[in-house]
Amino acid sequence: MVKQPMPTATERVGIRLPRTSESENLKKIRHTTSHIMAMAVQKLFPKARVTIGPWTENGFYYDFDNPEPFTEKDLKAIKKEMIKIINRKLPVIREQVSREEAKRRIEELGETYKLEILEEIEDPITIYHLGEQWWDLCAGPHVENTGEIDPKAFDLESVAGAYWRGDENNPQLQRIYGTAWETPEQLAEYKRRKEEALRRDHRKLGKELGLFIFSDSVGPGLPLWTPKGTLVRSQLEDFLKQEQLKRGYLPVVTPHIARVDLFKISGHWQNYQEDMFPMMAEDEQAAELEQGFVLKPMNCPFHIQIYKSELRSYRDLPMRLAEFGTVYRYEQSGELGGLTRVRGFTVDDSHLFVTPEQLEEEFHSVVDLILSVFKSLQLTNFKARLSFRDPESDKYIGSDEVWDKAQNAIRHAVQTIGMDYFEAPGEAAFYGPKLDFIFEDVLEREWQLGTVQVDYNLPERFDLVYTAEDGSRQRPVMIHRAPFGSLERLIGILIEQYAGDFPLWLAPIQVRLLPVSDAQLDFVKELAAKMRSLGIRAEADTSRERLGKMIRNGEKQKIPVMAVVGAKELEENTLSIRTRAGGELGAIPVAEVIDKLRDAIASHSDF
RNA sequence: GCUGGUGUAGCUCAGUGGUAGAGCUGCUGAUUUGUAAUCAGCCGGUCGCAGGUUCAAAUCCUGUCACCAGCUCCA
Repeated sequence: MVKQPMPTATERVGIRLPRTSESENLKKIRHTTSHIMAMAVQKLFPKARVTIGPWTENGFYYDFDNPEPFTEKDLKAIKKEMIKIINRKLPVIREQVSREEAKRRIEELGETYKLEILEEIEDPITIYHLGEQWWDLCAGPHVENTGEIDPKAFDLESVAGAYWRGDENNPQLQRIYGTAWETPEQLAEYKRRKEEALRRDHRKLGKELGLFIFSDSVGPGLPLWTPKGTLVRSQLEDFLKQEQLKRGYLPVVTPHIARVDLFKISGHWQNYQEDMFPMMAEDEQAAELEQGFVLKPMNCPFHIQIYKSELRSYRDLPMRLAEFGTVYRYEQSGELGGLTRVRGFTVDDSHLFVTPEQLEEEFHSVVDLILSVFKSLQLTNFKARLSFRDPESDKYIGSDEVWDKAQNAIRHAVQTIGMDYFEAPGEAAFYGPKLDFIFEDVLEREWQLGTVQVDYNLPERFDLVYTAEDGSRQRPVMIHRAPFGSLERLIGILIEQYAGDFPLWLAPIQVRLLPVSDAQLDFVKELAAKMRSLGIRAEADTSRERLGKMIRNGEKQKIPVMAVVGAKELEENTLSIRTRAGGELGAIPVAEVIDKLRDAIASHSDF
């Protein structure tokens, strides 16, 4: 009998859960529920001032200014009060008012935040009443009666601080997150999915599969890679290195620290210092003169030094210097998390020095490489973002003219390629605009992986030149690019994407050999050694447990292929194969198994 | 960094003021096993850390560190 493998999270189908933006009905429900919550909060906490309370894709939130922060205990009381409001079946009445009238009424309530909002919104100005005692400035839409909200289909989820208008210089408000659905069944399904997401969280799977650890003694945001995790890492590195060699990249290696001066020239010291670990100085004098060393937050200045070490001709360009460079960034403590946000990470970095004429073609070939790498990793759920500078901000180096040139070059290139993208002002690096590839984790948080950046500024600051055909000295353009972005973040995303089921070529252990009894123990040990010598990551299960237990352990470790050896297989020189993807495949001759494994690994396909 | 929450054995967790527990893992022994857990014994914890309250603290208070969710910030 062939057993079916367990369906993965994405395959299992439950009730369809629409996102808010797809459903007018959910928009109304969530909008109204957030208002019911605001009304309840102001009943229980009369000093609370209201601000904004929009829907999110899975629910809603409302921000309040309250003298005391809310705790999770308060949520219970608030929820209870909300149910009362629902049961009172209050009519939700829309009223259109003049700007002056709205202002008068808001001032009467002392809702200073609402006053600020009023100044920004456009006519017509509408107010929504919940019954006769409570109203809020709001554009709607809403359900017609609070009784339409199912008291068993909503829940309050968490409280958090959130800055007014998203600016950390503003006062911090108290945000309450909630979710609301059409039916209790939808709510239950939503909660079930959240739990399931937790099961494929890379932090949980990373621990269970023994891929990486954190140690309090080493420090926060500094992952330690175990042997299994390191195997995955090296596969990814080797894969990309091969791809890059094919495309004319030149490998380099640079140190982890450098003089502060280097980063003064690049502008990091002036523009990026708060993201850098503090300088280390040999003595007090060095400290005073700012002549110490710093851990590198980026690799570009180092690669630039290599470029500058010789006179370069136009014949040398494009010059593509590539390194898996480990960088250190002092992220704020509250921003760290798992592998997706760490303080030390390895960038699959490369800096391409090109002539202005080569820029477009080189940009295309970089995007081409990135897309082909994503395809190999079965990563399809990404968005392309053009990260431009915020013209209002002064955190960038270089002239307006140079920025326009770089941003237009990226936009033009992306349009020529014909890929979908969106533009995001304010997301650029301090030295240049970027094309970023954005992915989601299991909790629907967005993370940037791959990136391509066009840079006219650093060549200027470091006075980079090449000799042109006519003998004149010309300025090259730099492309910074990293298809993975960082290995840490990539692996975090991959673990969740695969739910821990790495494809065969990436799996830390590809095959485990299981002896049915001690009589096969020596054989499996020898065969595992032989497989390893042929480039297959194989190991023998020497636990001397029963077969059922060995299978269970192998399944829990998500090993792609298990090969059972009993008296019969030993006799016939076969292996009984069981794969995670296909279940039991029956007895296959040893030589055939080895050939198929090697083929599958080489071609990045399943066994 | 800010707001809220959580820290008990390697892992998952129970224990709310009165002698620190369970299962798994690990080790030892028995069993020689045929596709998701064989049985028994043993080892293992200054209850994150530091102060304080108390006759007595895992439990209450203060500080601190780490982790989790969110905000801000970023690969």
